[in-house]
Amino acid sequence: MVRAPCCEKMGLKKGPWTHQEDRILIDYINLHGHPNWRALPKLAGLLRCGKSCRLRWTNYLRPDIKRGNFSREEEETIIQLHTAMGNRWSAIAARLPGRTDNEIKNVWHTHLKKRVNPNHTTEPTSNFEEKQEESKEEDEQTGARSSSSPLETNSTSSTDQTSYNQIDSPQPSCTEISSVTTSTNDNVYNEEMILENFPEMDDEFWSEVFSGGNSDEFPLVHENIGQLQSGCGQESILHDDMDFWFNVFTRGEELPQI
DNA sequence: AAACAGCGCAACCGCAGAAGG
DNA sequence: ACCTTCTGCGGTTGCGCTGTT
Repeated sequence: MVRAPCCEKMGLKKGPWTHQEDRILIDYINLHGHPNWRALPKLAGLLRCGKSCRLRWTNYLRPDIKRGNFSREEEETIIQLHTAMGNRWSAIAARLPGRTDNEIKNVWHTHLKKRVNPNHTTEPTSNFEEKQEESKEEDEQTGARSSSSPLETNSTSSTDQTSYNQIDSPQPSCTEISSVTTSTNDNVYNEEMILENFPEMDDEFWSEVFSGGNSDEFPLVHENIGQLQSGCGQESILHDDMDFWFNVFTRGEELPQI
């Protein structure tokens, strides 16, 4: 089967997502859904491939994602399901509401595999296993390690996921931006926070967007914003957002360089 | 205090199947 | 029936963080 590489197009951004990109993606999907992932980044004004957008959404930005440590019950469920189904992570994830296949896969490879099949581990000593178990249990009690990131400590707990995006992006450069609170319903976020942290914006990304060179490729940025502002019933919800981004887009070049 | 090693997780890659023309 | 495009899935990698020496 002949298939063009997903991101063959030069200039598409790879690597960790910025909060701004997250924001754009969330807002776009809230408004338009995601009928066509391939077209989505262009329409939304993102320099990402559709695949990357889909992955980011399904694994991180989706409103129903439950983040934080896996409970004992969840781990047991994963073990049982894996025994029954094998590496069918998506099928397993389907039975664990709020958990993604990627997350489950990671947990399996980092914790559960060792527990289920200790011989599989490369760690030679049983002490290691004990340590793992100990630290794990400790984690469950204290919410340590995986939830010890400054981002997640800031959110309440993994289980009382408020609603939508606690955008607790793990990206190290953004760790201080942990208080972005939005919800599906009000879709309000802390604009001040964004402004405060604006210097962290990927300058290259935006300069590419605004540069004449890409104006042909992303002519829709302004246009879309305009549409969003005018064409949607819930515009009041997003109005501030859109105003803000419109300003960003239109005044981007005026922004101070850090 | 610095260097090193291991761990955890987000993101990427490539393949396969589904859908549409 | 065939071809092309899109989406979803599973495997793998890269890198930051944490603990240890």
